[in-house]
Amino acid sequence: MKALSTAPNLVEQVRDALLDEIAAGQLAPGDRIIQEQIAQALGVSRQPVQQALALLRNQGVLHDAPGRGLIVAPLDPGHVQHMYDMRAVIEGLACRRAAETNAEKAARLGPALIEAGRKAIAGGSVAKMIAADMKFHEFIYGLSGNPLVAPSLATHLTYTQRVMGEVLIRDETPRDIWDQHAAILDAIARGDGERAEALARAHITQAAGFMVARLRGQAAERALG
Amino acid sequence: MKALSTAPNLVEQVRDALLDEIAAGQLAPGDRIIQEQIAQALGVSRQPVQQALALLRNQGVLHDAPGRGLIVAPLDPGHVQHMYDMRAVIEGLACRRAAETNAEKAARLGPALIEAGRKAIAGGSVAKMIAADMKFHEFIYGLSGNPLVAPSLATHLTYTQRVMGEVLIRDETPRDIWDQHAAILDAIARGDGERAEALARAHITQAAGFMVARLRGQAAERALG
DNA sequence: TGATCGAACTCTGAATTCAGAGTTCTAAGA
DNA sequence: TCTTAGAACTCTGAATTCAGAGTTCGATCA
Repeated sequence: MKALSTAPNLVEQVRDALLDEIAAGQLAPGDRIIQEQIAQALGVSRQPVQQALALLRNQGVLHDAPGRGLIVAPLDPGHVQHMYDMRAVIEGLACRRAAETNAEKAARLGPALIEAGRKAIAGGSVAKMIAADMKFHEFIYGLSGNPLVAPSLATHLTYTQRVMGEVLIRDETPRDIWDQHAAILDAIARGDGERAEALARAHITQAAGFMVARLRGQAAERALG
Repeated sequence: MKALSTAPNLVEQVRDALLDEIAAGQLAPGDRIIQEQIAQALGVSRQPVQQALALLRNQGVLHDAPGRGLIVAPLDPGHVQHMYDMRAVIEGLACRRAAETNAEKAARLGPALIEAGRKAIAGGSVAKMIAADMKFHEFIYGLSGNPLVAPSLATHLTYTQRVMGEVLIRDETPRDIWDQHAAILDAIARGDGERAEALARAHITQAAGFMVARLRGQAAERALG
């Protein structure tokens, strides 16, 4: 009796491969996406590639470039701001519901994640910081009991990874994000949905301000040469 | 100089056709989706159909039915509740931002929509009621200035249409939804983002309660036979 | 009569092929 | 030298074809 897992088809593999490339920066904003190239690089036909691209386009990770196919969506600060706006309210909802329905589980499993996050910061590896952050947030999504939360935020998390990668490589990490995470977790564990939502929104909003400011700064630097 | 419109490709046409069928109830929850049938019915090949189905599956409108392809997602009350949860916070955000950035436009263009909605209720046509409701909400999404709002809610609106169709056909419409809309619009027009958000969330939450209760009732009736 | 094996069929995922739109490069003319 | 016409090329959207997984139906055996 083996666990029946829906065999991951080519389309999903292609999509994930693309997302990884984009998140890692190998595919930079503005880069053209050519179906044939992707297909050859991954050793599949254009058919699954085309489908994966349609999915990513639909999510806003890729943009139409009329006349020349698709390009990687630019990391426009205004767009990133909009993205964080959305993420703030959805995460707020997730935290509220988590507090209402899964306080006990949060109290039991959460602290380990906080600990791991603090270690990652101390360790200094950007990749590990990002991974720990993702893990904490995904934990919350699970606790929320709303299966729509995670997929809705999937795109946003890709962006977040890109932005964090872009920003953290050159900047000091704000130490207090894990204090904020701890506070959110505490509110959830106490079953205080109202407060959990407010803290989560404040947390994301603050992160948004930080990231967008840094992106704008980098854009300005580039403009000066 | 003609307006350059991205030519609507087959994929989008197929997707919209499917969504219409589903929203109208011609494709009922649980119905199997067979690529070849759709393709023949619409006079296209399976290729664009397959892509459209992947999109809809990704949005949760269609579900995997392992071994037998895809089915129309069931109108499970629990799922509908989750959907409304998401919609409440996103619409809340939209209203807040609309109040902050587009109060004047709201005051200028909104009242006509309210009027139209009240007329639709008075007229008695379920299709027109749904259309007026959609129009009001889409107006708000536009005012929000956040281009991510409308696409995020597109799926949810499809569900809403399905649910409203299912429910309104047999039930009295709650007259006060247009009073609520008017109150929301008023808050936006006054630039009171805080209040606009609160009202919007309450509005959607109440609608959710109403719809879910009715769905549960219908399910119970069916069970009794 | 009921269960089980197996062949035929159905349907999907993926590859290959085809047609058309758009871009780029080249060369001729002002 | 700069502009413009046109040919060649590139890339995408869509159709067609191919292969494999899963289901269903019928026949055989207990």
